[in-house]
Amino acid sequence: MVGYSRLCDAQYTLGGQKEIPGYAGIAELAESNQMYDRRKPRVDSPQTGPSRRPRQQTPPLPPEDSALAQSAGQPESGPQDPSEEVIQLEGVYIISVAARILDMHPQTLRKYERLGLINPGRTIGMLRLYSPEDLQRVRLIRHLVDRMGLNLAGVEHTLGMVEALLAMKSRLVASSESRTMADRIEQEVSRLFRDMGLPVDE
Amino acid sequence: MVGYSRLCDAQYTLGGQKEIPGYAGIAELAESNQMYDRRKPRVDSPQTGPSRRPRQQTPPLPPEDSALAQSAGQPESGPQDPSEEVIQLEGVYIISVAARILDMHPQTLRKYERLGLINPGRTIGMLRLYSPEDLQRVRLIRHLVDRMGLNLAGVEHTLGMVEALLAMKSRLVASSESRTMADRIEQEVSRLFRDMGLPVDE
DNA sequence: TACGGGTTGACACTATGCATATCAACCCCT
DNA sequence: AGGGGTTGATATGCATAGTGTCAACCCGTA
Repeated sequence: MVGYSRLCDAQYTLGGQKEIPGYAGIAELAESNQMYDRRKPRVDSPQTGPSRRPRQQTPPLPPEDSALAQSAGQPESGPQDPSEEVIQLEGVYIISVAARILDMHPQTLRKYERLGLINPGRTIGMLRLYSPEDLQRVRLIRHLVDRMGLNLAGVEHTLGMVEALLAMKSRLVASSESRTMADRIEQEVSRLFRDMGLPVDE
Repeated sequence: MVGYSRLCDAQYTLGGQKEIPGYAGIAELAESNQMYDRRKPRVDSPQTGPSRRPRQQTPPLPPEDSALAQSAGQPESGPQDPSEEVIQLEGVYIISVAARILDMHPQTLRKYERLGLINPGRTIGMLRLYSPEDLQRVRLIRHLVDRMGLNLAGVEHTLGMVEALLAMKSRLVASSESRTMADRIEQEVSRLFRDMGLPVDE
């Protein structure tokens, strides 16, 4: 936890990460001593004391983390990156931070990746790095799983369908003769996503 | 297996049932003494004896299944009214025959109906009657479940998506100015279905 | 009218999938 | 060197899907 922000700097620029709607900032999340409580109210297993854990659960986020969070506030973290690969990498998180932001278990994120649902970047040391787009994709997956009841195969299928639909829309718009037809196609596809309960915004 | 065909005649015309590809006719199917053997070879559970279960209660718990209960989907394949009965009702099967044709358990078909995935017709005596369209729909469901691994929520979602896509295609085709554009839309949607592994032929 | 085959709805049982929990091994920074 | 954190692998608890079984009912037939 200590020097990961710097670790990431070796490859990425941790610029200002845009506000994530519906979720508190990392600094606030750090206050929660409960690690990974899913929103879905489990049957409340009487297992209450996390004292069992040999590895004492997370010394609540050393200040380095909040430093990382503060870098979020700044629009541009700073020219501390010598090389010019200042693409648009803004806000990249390792898995523990991403899991806290998303309120999910890290193992769940790893499983999603094993199934090919997400594809986060890596540091030189092979640590996963989650971009805001990755987080948004995970939120879409969670929506499909939690609220619509799909299993992961259904999620994969639906994500593929969304992708194929967007590609189709592009082709149709490109080959439409009139402006009104292109607009109509755009709005029809948007309506389709809306009707299917897919919060796809791209 | 005795007089059901005649029973159906009271309301429907059991015309020549068209050949269902990959499946034997009813007459042949009737010879199989093994009732409902799924293709998937079960682990052959050692459960042998018919467990004596005290069956005396219908307590106040009509669970009325999960969130899947809505939209029967299909637009009422057959005209239920006995007025103009001789439409195109060719081949209507009760559940046991339909289950044998599909090589599925009758309870599975009933469950699909409870979840709103299919909507077979009924006789006057409330017996389910499966039309060829119903059977095709069940085959699509089986394809999604067995081969693509979706759960039933995913099946419902996908069927709804297919329906919405077909409706969208109709609207776009209707509002397209040129013939080439209409054809292009048609072929794009067909391609989408094909790419998604959806054997939709309508 | 009584019988018998078949359906219907409800519930129990079993296997599987998903999320989670835990572990040893490894990496990087202090 | 040590510690915090990750990685992959494995084990556990819960929900879901398919199946089996039952009593009650329907309908055609003897």
